[in-house]
Amino acid sequence: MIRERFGNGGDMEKTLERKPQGRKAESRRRLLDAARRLFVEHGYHDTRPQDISKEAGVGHGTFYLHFEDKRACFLAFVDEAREELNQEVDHYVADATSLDGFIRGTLTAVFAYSAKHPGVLRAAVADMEVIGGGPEADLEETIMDVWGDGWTERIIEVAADGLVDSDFHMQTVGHAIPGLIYQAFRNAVRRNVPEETAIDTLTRFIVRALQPQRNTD
Amino acid sequence: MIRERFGNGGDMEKTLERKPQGRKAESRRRLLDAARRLFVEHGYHDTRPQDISKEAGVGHGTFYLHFEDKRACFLAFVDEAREELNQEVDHYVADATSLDGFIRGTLTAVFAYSAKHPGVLRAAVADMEVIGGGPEADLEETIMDVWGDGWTERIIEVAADGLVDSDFHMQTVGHAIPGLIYQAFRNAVRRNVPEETAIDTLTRFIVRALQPQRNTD
Amino acid sequence: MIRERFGNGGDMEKTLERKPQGRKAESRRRLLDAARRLFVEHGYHDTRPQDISKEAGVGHGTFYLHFEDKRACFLAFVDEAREELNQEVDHYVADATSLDGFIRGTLTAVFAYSAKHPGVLRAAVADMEVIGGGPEADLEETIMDVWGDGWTERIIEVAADGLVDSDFHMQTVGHAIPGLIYQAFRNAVRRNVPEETAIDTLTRFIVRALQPQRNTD
Amino acid sequence: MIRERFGNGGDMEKTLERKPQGRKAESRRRLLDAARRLFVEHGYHDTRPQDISKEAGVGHGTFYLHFEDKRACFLAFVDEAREELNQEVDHYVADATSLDGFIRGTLTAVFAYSAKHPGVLRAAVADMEVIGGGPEADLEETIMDVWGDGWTERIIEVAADGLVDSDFHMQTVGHAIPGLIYQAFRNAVRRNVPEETAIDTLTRFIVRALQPQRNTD
DNA sequence: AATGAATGAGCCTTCATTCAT
DNA sequence: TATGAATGAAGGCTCATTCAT
Repeated sequence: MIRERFGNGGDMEKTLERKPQGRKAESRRRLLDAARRLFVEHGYHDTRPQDISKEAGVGHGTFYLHFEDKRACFLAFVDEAREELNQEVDHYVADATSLDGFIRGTLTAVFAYSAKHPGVLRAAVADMEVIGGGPEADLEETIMDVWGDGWTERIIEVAADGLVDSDFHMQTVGHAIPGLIYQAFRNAVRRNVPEETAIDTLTRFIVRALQPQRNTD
Repeated sequence: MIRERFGNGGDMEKTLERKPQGRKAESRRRLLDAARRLFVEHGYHDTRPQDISKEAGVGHGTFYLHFEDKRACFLAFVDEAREELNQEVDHYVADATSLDGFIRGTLTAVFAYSAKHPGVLRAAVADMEVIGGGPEADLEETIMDVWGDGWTERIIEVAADGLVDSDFHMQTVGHAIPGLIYQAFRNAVRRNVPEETAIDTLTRFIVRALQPQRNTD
Repeated sequence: MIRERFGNGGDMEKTLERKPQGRKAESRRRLLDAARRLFVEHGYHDTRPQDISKEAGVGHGTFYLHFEDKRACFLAFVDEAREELNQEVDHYVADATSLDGFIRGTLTAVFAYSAKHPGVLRAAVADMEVIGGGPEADLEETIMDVWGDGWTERIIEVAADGLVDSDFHMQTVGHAIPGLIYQAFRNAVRRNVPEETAIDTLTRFIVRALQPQRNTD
Repeated sequence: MIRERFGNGGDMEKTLERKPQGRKAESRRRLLDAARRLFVEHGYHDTRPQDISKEAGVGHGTFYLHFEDKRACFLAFVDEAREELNQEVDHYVADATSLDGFIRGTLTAVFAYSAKHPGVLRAAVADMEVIGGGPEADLEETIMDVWGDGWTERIIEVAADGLVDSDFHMQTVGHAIPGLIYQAFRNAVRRNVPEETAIDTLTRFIVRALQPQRNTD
């Protein structure tokens, strides 16, 4: 029953509209990979389309054949990272049967993803805040916002089964959880906290926080 | 016993070196106020020293009389915001006598500060991640990191009194808490969650998460 | 006797080298038509070969199968327009038997052509001045220059018959006339001057200007 | 009575809003002079702001301190040229007492101006047609249009005195005249027609064209 | 201390043209 | 013959910083 993804949200259509193949698709892949490397290493503002093209081994102009502008390229990078992480979470949470299992699975997924793609999460979250909104500025939700909404849904479902204290304002809790995960996780990476230690502590922290009080409170 | 500040940070010296007065101090004040307004409204990268000077009503060149560069100005803004928030927290936490009271006080302070200075926290946290590190890049800790360390100390103190589950990896918990506060708070502001609702939920959430398990677990 | 074309000039050979037919000719036609539409609507500098190809419904590369470069395409457009206008003039002037009739016919032709192909004349004349000359820059005469030379010849012929004041410097008059026609015509189009009004006034204006003075002068 | 300027029209205010002096004014002058040289020599599209700055002996950025963009700089060049020519015409027409004198004066002024500033008129007229209209595109009248309107006013005044055939559509005539002057003048410059010859012919041409028919026609 | 004109490296983007398929 | 992905020189413009006054 509890086997939904960590965050996400229906933006997939945009990314996957069509998966072209052949030479053009190849170029796009190289650009996107290069973009990821550079956005992660230098951040949005210190990465030029020119650098991405060079790193991708294509001409400067090719960049604009695949992305309307730098911003669109970054957004594509973010979408892709989000989708990958969603898959990771889906995988690790697949056979979770308890709240505890679900949370532990999610945390494990975040760590696993981050081990495979170091820095990607941070780059996506941090720069998203800062790529000066285009025309449709307000429409754009941060990754953290999307995750927050995802967790809110999950929490509400689980609360219906009596596994979460029903006195909570669910939306607040739903957004608090990705916040705590992200920040604790960032610290763990920076300070080399062993993965298991962090996951154990956080799982217990969240589970206890959510559990309905057993006795009078 | 529990009455320390939320976050802190020893950077005050830089800002407060001496509090000069007179014309020079006046100019600096105006610049700093203007900088705050603009950094909050447009973000670091979309605010030019020229804009700040103009908004402050001083000549373009005056900016560099008071700040070594744009980065230094932003850092001064962040330091000031942090210090103000610390004072707010100190104030609201002054007569807390319980863990619950301390947490509630902290949360109340964050909301109160944010009501007085809308957007300041977000600007300080978000852009801090993104102002391409100077030579000493790594030395610079994010506000969130500073707060995380502050909470870690606090948690450890409190744990010594038996109020916090001693099985936790304290540093992880210490960093998780500002993360959850920040994110839940951002959501509350964006979605107009009533302050009291958010504070209540978060206080209970955190308190329960920290409490040592009473029975066997 | 007076039934020569308005302007013209021997560039036709280039355009009409051979009139190939079949697939290749078809592509060229579509490109030329598209080019005309776009040059007229957006001007030379704001029309890209890519736009022309797209509008023509052929591949980007096909453009260079038919034109050496963008400049050559524009020149082909201009040649074609000139030739069309020449035909129009020939038609309207065919049975003119007097100076008055010839002038009136020419003016009628210009208006008729412009009604059929709005903006074409303007685009051809205006941009011609501005398509940065290739190697043979100076050799290229503006449409206006060609017309001026054409009129000069005509005027000289007519003067031989005593219909034009022989004291004029014919070349000056020959170039003045297309200048006045073009400009008055542009105004008529922009300000919706009725065709007949404009033609009447201009015919009288030119005829009187040319007529030898009857009395002592 | 007939001593008005050739073309013109009230745009002066924009140009002359304030005549600042000092270093800034000096820079603007140098830029404007350089711009004129380059626009005349290479045309609008083949002149880069960078080139203008270099020719003016100032930094690249200085250009944008004085002109919003390249287009604005060109417009300033055009305004200035127009104003200069107006003054030239005013000067040469100052003591004209007849229609003949007025026309001759105007023509002399155009030749004199062009001798002093070769190519300026052509650059201003030709490129004006081609600097892809900004937002207010349609509002912008070509120099030729402005002159045409000026002549129209003049012609109407003179017609009131019975010096011009009242059957003409004055606006058409008003626009025809600058057209004929410009084109004949261009030819004269290109083909080295002696100034006096051209002026004589054109004066007679225009005067006769305008004169009311004395006898039945 | 204050000013604001000046600077120029650097940024994002375009587009005429080429070339492998 | 036709295609359209690829190219990279070049363009217009910005902006953090300096410096003469």
